[in-house]
Amino acid sequence: MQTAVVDALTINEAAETTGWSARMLRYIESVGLVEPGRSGSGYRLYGPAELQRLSTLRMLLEEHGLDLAEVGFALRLERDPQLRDAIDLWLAAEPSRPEDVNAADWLRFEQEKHQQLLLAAKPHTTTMEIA
Amino acid sequence: MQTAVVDALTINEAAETTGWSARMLRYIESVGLVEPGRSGSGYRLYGPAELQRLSTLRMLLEEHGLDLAEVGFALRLERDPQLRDAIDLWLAAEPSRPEDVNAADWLRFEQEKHQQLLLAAKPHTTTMEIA
DNA sequence: TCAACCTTGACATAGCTTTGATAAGGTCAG
DNA sequence: CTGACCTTATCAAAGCTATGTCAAGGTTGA
Repeated sequence: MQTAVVDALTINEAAETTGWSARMLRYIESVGLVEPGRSGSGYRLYGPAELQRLSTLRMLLEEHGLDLAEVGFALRLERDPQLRDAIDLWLAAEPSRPEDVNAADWLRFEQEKHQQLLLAAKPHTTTMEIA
Repeated sequence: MQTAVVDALTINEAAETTGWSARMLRYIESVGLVEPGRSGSGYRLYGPAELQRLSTLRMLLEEHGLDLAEVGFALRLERDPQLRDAIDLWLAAEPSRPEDVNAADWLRFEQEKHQQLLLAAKPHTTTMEIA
């Protein structure tokens, strides 16, 4: 255990400088975005990097109309490639926008990804007008 | 306007075969995931592709503990590259996991992306123990 | 030592999401 | 033409998000 002189703000100071409330800083940490270091006694320490992140986070949310849960989900996506691949695979098969789907990509995905459901539907023939 | 014999299920039939409720099929459509075609009179028509998608969607959610809003958000991310880039940029600067950040990538991002905030904090020097 | 911080945990509220149910009114098939 | 099905719109309840606030108890520094 060492002792050092660091340039860091405690939670209320960080709250003041970033515009978030102390409550929200703890919440943001609980969501996994911006996790400050801790002092030996457990005090949260916000350094320049964290303050920067908190400010840009605020702008990110405002500029794109996002909420913390969404950014948190993006983080989860980034940290769980399997999850990301599963979702990308599903989205890649988008049937309503055929122009967007590149058959070759889809096939490659399909191959390296195994996913294959046997469709157990009992289709039923109907005569209808198609616009 | 043409007339054709198509192999498609109406909403309640689709609900039965996919396990979703009719209500949810409409909801899923409203969220932009799985948008079925329509008959001339406005009835939703679920073809094999849509049924497949609905089934895999169900599995996707169950296997990864996701909810529709999250997949909907992933869809939004895919369709709005600017949004995706903005979030990726923010996430890329993750200060708490320095090993994950490749300085070169970050710099490249920074260059092609402009984002640059001047940090207006009034840091304050504190002496504390660092574990 | 004591005021002014910090920590975690809990309770509370406003608002949005997810789902079901229900109503008023077209469409289809026998 | 009539029952069964579809459509949209709306009300409602359960659940989660985002915040605030308060309580009980440790830390810091003059």
